[in-house]
Amino acid sequence: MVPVQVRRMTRPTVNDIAREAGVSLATVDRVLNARPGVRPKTILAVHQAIDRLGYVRDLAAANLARSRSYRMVALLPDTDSQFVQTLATALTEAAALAAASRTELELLRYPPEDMHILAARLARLQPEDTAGVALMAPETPIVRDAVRALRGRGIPLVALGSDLPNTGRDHFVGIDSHAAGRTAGVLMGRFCRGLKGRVLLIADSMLLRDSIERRRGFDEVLQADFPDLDAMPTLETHGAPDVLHRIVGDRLAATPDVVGIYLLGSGHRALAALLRDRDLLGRFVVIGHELTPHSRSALRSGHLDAVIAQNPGHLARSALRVLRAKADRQPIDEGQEQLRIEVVIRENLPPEPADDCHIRAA
Amino acid sequence: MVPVQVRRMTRPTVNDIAREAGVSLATVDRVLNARPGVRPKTILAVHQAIDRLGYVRDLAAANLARSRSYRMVALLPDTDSQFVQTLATALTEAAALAAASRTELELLRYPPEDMHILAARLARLQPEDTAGVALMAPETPIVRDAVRALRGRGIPLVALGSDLPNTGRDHFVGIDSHAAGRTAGVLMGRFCRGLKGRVLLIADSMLLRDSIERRRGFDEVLQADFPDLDAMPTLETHGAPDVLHRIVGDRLAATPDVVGIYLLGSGHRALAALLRDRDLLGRFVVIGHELTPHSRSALRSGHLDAVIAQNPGHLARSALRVLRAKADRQPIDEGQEQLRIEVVIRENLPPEPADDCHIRAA
DNA sequence: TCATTTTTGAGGAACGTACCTCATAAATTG
DNA sequence: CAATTTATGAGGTACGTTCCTCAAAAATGA
Repeated sequence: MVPVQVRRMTRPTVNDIAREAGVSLATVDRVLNARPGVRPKTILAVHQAIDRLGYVRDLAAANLARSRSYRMVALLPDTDSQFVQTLATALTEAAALAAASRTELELLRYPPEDMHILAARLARLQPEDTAGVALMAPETPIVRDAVRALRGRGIPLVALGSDLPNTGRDHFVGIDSHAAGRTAGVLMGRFCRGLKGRVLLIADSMLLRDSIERRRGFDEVLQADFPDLDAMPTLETHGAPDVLHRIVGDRLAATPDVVGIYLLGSGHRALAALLRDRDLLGRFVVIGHELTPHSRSALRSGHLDAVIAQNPGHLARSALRVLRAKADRQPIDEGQEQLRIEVVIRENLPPEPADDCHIRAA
Repeated sequence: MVPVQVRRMTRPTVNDIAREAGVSLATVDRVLNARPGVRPKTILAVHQAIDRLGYVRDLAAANLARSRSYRMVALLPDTDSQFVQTLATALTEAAALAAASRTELELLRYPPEDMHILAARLARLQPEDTAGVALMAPETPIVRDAVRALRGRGIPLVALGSDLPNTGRDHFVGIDSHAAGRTAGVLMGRFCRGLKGRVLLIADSMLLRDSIERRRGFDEVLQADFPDLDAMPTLETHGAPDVLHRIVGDRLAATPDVVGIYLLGSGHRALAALLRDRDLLGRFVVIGHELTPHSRSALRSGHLDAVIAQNPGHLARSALRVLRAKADRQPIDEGQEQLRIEVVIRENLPPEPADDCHIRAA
């Protein structure tokens, strides 16, 4: 029986540091909170005492004393995409839990058709009343400028779900689209083992960075490892179920040798409806993105073979944690914030999140 | 622009509840902490005030006032299994983070060959100095009794990685082995599309519940959906690389129609070595469990096709969170504690965790 | 050396909750 | 109705930190 880690009876406090370093409590405080007016020599002495004692600041007490309440803002597009809806729910749930640690979240939706409205909303946010912003938006020039201005004002911002690499955002909470596309490519290739034919790709819009990167990753893998499969040009549905039904239906009718379908964006329900109408269920290997009620039911019934997903609960919690850390100017735990590219098939489908999750003061 | 959630200027405190309910602070305190000596009628009035104000107890302040420090104990088998090592590291890292919120972890290893030593260690733990226990152990009668006694003393216990369903453990932190086995089965079946032959199964020991359940799930799927594949009897290696090398080597030599290998437990390195020695790399579909340095490198080099994994970081953090919640008698967030059955292929292999993760007082 | 600036010390109030004591008010019992 | 039990109130201290003020000491410049 090997004790790997031993325990101190009582944790050292700021007073212990003061005594150990031979300085006053006030000086320790100045050092701990990086306040000015301390000689480098003294700073060093305090840090050495901290190291010697193994002091860890009690965050609970610190935040209590600060009596700081963190008001975060989340901005999501106001689309009826199931994924965005799920994410909104996850954010609300994460916020309910974070409420116990003085973190509040205002969840806002912006009309996706006009980025000026989003930009105007971002422009109104001030550091005094906003501790951080989580934003899900495509990286248009207008958005880019608005985000840059926001960060110029000192407000931390994390990109949610879709990255904004050229805005100087503090962090990206989400998965690498290119790797996600590669993953989809490998699954498509392997599930189609022994088959030869074409693969249909369906996206909302090929103007979205995510779709472009997924497609690129998918193509790379197919070309390199699965020469029997041929990826067709992407069909764009613009989020409209009827458009999907029509153009994908036409394409399927015109292309007899389709063996697989890769749904890059939303449209699980419309695709399932189309395949059902044409009596084509189970004829293709179908791979899609994101776990939603529709993709879940398609997985369960076997009409969808795999889903590449990011966990909305993790997204939401990670976004809040990162914003909180940024607000506290604390380092973030990279390992914990690393979102996984989840591969979901029928057999590892996580149980439907229960809605009867009541959280109240004990 | 729709504000989905609005914000109160200042959060209500216990004093606000007292005023709102028309009682004293002392009474509110009695109700909040379930102390005796309050009439049901008064309790109700306080609860109504709480609901009306939307009060959420400030956990930071509460724990500070309690000046409670949570001493958790984690018990892992002292094997040189890579997964256990990774988990130990993850636990230590999670503990470093949790230290900021008054949670300490003592990580102990017990000799896996004699459960009596583990049982004796558990018997020594007292509620006064132990806020909770995370235990990774097979469910033998000795362990079962020791865990029951521990819980009888009022110490919360979570099963880590491998469940202890008949001990009354408070929670299981890990993935469903049966579903994991089914997932492996589906991947094996689909990756072997068009092939006909036998699948070799390798386990450490078929006395371990996890291996039994994985095998059962795997068999179910193969029988139901992939009749061309035939799962052979499990080979047991007892964790010894040389045993694996010998018996798997013999079996492969004696069985020409093997198309797939399912590694139920540890042994990634030994299997890779064997296949390399016999020049058999890439000849079979190989599926295994857990992400370790060896399985990572096998995935990268293409000798391993997929890994079914549970995230050790999540395991560790979840265990600490659950124990903390149990110690506080707080409800746990099922959604957050739901471990995913991860499917890892080369393309969605998460980046190697960096070792230079320094956490210190800011 | 003296004047000036910089650095340090001592002390206290506050954050929101827990938990203690003692006194008093209210309800219950005989 | 008095005697007793039970419920409630008032007030305090403590937790570990932040952040403030004011005074004193030390270092720096001329």
